[in-house]
Amino acid sequence: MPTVPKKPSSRKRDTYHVGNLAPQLLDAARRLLSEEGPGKLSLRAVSERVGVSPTAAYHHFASRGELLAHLAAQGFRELSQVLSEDRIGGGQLLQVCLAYFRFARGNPAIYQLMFGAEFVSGETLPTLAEARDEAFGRLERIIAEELALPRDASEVRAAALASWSYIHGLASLMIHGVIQVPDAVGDERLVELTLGGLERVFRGT
Amino acid sequence: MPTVPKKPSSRKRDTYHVGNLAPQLLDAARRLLSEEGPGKLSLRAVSERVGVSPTAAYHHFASRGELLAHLAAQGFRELSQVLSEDRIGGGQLLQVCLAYFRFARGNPAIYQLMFGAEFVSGETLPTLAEARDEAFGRLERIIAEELALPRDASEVRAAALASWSYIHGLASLMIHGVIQVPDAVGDERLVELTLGGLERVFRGT
DNA sequence: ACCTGAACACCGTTCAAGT
DNA sequence: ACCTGAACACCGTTCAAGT
Repeated sequence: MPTVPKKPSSRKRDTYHVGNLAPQLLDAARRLLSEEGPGKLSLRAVSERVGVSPTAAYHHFASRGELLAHLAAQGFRELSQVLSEDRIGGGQLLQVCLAYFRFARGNPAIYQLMFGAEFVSGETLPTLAEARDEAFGRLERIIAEELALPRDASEVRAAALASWSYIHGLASLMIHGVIQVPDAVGDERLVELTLGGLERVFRGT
Repeated sequence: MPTVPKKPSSRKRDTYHVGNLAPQLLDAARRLLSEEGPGKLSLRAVSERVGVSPTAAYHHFASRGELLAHLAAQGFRELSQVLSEDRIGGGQLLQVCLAYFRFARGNPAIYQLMFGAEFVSGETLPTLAEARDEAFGRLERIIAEELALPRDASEVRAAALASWSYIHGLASLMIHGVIQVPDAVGDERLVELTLGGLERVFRGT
């Protein structure tokens, strides 16, 4: 009898998928990202997880990069939330840096995506740029309060950019394993230590 | 007459390659990296550039990742040099930050590789860890002088880590296109502005 | 010892075809 | 309008075979 060629991979698709695909793809991608980390985040893997053909995504996103950009935008929106909730208690800068740092360490995979090399080439998706600017805006607002200056002062922008650089740098160095800090130190202590270090450098000059 | 199957791709290899392959691969990879950026840096592309089979590299490197790690180590060695040459003139911190920043902006592709997600999983190649520590050591030495403290003081380590975070963060945000600064501003002015911003934040508290 | 070629299991993306 | 399947041009990596 004639041999039926074996299905080459994955189990069969028993239904023709209907509607609502875009959010399902984003959800699956998000889960895949936190479970397996970036690098495993292929369009094909995401599609398989949803139970849809490898090419279905192209009816909702222009490319893999665009799907990833939407995911990154989602990340920036979450970061914005974190940066507004945590504006309680004295020592604003320490509090906001700590909240930022905890978000990054708690969501390393999406944080890498948000600030990674994925979108360096080509123009940025508007929704991503928007979410990004919103998050940076929160930081600026807090810095403006701290300095008791209007939010559009150039000193505020410079100080916010510098603060962002510091806390992003710290998060990035940790996430990428460039620096290693004993577990015993803890997030709060690390942020305190490094902020203290910066202060000392500037007092010394 | 029987049709000879066309060579599927690339021009033929007319010679059997002899010796000295490892450094040639690293050189080709380095050039490919600065010309095309990371992402185009495949083992196959590197091999083709050298004129060798796609699998030849495996006799010299355990994997693509290991070749990349050697490249990153090379980057850290160059960074170390930059950080020692430029220890002239007053205002040490500004000078060293500027030198660092210029290296990053001048070599964005290799900088991304050095601090990117490529080596997050698995253990780090010893030669890479070494080169990395050497570069951080230079920074620590300069900070120690600045603070007039012994190099192994915990305050020095904290301050060096914080400074590194700041300048790496700034470079990273720029290279990845997260922030945009008008060309007119220039590297020196940007570093001055942000350092000034940090100083103001700490004076205010 | 060092390099090649075929093969495997993956990718992103296109395009004509099915529902 | 939305989804599928086959196909194309890529990947990293293995392994037996050639020099």
